Amino acid sequence: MPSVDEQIRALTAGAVDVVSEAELRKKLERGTPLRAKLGLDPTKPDIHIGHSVVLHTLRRFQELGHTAVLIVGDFTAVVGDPSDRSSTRPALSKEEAEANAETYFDQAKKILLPDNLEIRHNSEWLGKMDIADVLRLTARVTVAQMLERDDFEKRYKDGKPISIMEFLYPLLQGWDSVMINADVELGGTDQLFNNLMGRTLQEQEGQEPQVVITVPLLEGLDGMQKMSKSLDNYVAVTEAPATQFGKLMSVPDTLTTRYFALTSGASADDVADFTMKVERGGLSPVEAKRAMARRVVDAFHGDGAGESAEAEFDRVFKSKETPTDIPEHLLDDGEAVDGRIRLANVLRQAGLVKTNAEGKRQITQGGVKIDGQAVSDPDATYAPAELQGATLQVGRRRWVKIRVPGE
RNA sequence: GGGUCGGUACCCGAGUGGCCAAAGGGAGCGGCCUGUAAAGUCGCUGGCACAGCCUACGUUGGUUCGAAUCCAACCCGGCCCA
Repeated sequence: MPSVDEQIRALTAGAVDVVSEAELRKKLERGTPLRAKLGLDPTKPDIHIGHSVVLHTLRRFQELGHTAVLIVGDFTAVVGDPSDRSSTRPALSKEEAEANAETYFDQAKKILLPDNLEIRHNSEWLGKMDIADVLRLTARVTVAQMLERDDFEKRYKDGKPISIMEFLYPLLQGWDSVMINADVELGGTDQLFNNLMGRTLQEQEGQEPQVVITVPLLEGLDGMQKMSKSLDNYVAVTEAPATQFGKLMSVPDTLTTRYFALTSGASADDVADFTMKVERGGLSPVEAKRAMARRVVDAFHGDGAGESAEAEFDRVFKSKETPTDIPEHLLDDGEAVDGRIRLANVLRQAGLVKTNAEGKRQITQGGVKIDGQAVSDPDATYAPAELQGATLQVGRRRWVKIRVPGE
């Protein structure tokens, strides 16, 4: 096992907060494997490269012989989260939460090692608590303490609702730490407050408090808001290399080094080296971004994947050729009238646009091409046979190849 | 429990009886430009069997020729008082 200093360097690389390094050192000096906790929310099954930031850190723990403990928040997911009250979506069923957690693991394993991995569900202990247990927990923290959390404070000031249940979440998360005896808890910077709560509770339970390490939240493709599925500004870890490459190239220049540092899994030295090259002008902004994109794609699809993705990217966007792998759509000619079907309807059934009206809009605005030829008539109709094998394109990056039944 | 203000499209927010599928901004989408960057610029943004029709301004019911707008009850939220 590497020296304590080396371990600390590896484990805290890229971290925003470490509470505290001295405690981490003490724990490491004992020489026994640490238990590093990461909570995950099974309400959304997709992992994007923003999550990979924390997963890479967790992997470093594993590589050093420590144990990664993934906590599935199945109990809390099933109960539901009132902060999301606008959506009438009911709380997940136990089965849904479990299914989501499964796909989550499959994706997380692209980054994590299969060994030194422990998976726990918090329903295991939270499901057994009775009201008295919960009340005892709530007595330990004051409202003023809760309002220290940034988003609570802000919502309170803004006159926005905060449910009591939301006050309970940090407590329950902290209780998870007690139950699994966490030595370290990882999370994004938005989890700092919750994770610190674990320390408080552990101390009260006579445990040594966990070290809290937070990592930066990755900005999404828009460069402004954090990467998230609901904002549709993410790169999923399971996406095709070419798709990932393209999305990565659309990131604002200012984020190139940040993406490199946070999502490629590169070592601290590599990051420093890359950053220096970019800042000294040794790499042009485009070249830097290409290098970053190759590296990130490699991280998720294996060495070499980045290069072929780049080649495909150049073919499609420099040479304006059609991508090699485009989805097929089997035309449903049931919508045809008098043997002709409207292009807008075809776009909709192929999933290129959400509604027929949007399809028409796209056509009007010159965003729709058939085999590279722009269509201008929003009411254009085609006989199904004419579309056999045709490549439909909407905007710059959506394609579909049409197959006609019986052709 | 009482008082008071409020609930409008993805978000913020204007609109207080017809000219409202509903200003403006944000966000998103498309065209041009370009490096699928930024900046810029032009346009679009409820749906459909599309000169028409349907659905939508918290919910339900009412007044009216006509309601996002008026009335009633209910649901939800903020603030103040208890």
